[in-house]
Amino acid sequence: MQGPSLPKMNATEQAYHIIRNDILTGKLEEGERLTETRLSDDLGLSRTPIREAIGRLTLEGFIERDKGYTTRVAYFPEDEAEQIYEIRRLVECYSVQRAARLATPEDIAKLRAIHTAMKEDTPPKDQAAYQRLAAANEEFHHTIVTAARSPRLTALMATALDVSMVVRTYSMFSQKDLQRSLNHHEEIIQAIEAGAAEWASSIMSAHLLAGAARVVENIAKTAQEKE
Amino acid sequence: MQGPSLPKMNATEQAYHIIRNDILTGKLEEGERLTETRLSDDLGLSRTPIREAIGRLTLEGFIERDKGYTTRVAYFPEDEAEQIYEIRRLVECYSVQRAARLATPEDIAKLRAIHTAMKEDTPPKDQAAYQRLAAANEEFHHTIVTAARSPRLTALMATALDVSMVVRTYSMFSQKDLQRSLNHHEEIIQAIEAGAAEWASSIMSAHLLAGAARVVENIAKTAQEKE
DNA sequence: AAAAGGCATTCTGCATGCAAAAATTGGACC
DNA sequence: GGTCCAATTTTTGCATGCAGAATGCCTTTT
Repeated sequence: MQGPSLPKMNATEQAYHIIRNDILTGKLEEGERLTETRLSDDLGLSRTPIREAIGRLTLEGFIERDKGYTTRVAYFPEDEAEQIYEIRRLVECYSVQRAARLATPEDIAKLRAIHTAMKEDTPPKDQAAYQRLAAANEEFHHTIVTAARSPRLTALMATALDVSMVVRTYSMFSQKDLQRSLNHHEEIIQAIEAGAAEWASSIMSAHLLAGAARVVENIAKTAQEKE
Repeated sequence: MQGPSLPKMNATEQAYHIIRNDILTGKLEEGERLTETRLSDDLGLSRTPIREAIGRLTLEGFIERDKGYTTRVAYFPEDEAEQIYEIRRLVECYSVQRAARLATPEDIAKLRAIHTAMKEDTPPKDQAAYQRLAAANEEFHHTIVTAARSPRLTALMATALDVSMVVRTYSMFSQKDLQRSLNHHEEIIQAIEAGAAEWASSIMSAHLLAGAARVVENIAKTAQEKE
């Protein structure tokens, strides 16, 4: 499931993505102890990039360190996804308000371009189209945060709120969901273009609440099937 | 100005704090190029801890990386402090709402303890008392975020929103400001204890807006004096 | 059987070496 | 004077070595 056409990645980034992915898919279990040695053996890399990846994942809250040499996969609360969506709603609604005031024509053009590409992939014909949609969606949201012109905000989203994997793991959005999502995006762009901060914020809020509801539902369904 | 009684810090943490401090005090100027070699010479450490410190500061937005080997001190927007306070308000108001619902008796006891200690240092007799107050204030806010029982939230605050240095650089709070701040803290604790989420959120909002106003004023004054 | 203590093993933090990539310099050419 | 290109130097990314700290095992004791 490691994407087929990764762009060139250096060892540290590889380590970061692989470990993160393994945590989110459960291949590395919650609370499991991690050692640099084992990981570097498993991934065929030296300890240095592993160290750096672990450092980053620790900052992001995926990995926890005890007092001594003990490093464990973090324990995630059951309502992890809801928590993240709530925080995203907080941050992204604020972002889109700023974006409505501060977005440049280039920002808006970029949003339009992403949106157009997403429309062309809907409904998704195959798995690849699905992947593209997910990536484009991430970029759409990221573009809005960037358009808010607050470096702190950007760092925030990049660091602690990237739910892509969580969502990707659980999500099977129906065609109806996708269409609604696209409509939201369309309306968000219009609101930004109009400089209507509150409008933009409201529709973003709805967008994320809808997304959260879908994800929570999917998680529940998945859990049920396991029994 | 490097605190006199640092607890034992490993090399990486030392590097992190020194570099960060040097950026925030302007000893390392905005846009200045940084190389691991020079920093490791300057700090008398090897490249490894420097590397790790730089990595973290990059994630936090204090340092920026261009395409190649070029690493620079980030350019900070003029309204940096306001931006941070706005984001803090977003995050901490949400945190304190959760805290009002989820705080344990231990959390509340800790808040009370910090609060008591702060009262005993007010008004601050000397520079050391001032430092203690600043540290205690940070801990107060951090405790609230922790009490929100959302690891993501905690990571967020730790990573991107630590304004202590910015504030410390510019702040000369008057006795009246300090007293008001303490009153806010007191009321926040009461609201949390009462489980009153909205109350807690409102007073926290006022608390941070007041703080922001003071800081902005101080920055303006400082800028004026420079002319 | 449980607890305590000492010993061997493992792990991390830091330093350093090396090759490849990037930046800089200097010179040729326009 | 400005621009392009190649040689040189610098810098990073990664691998590895080493000492000290932490962990876990195994024996001893109660």
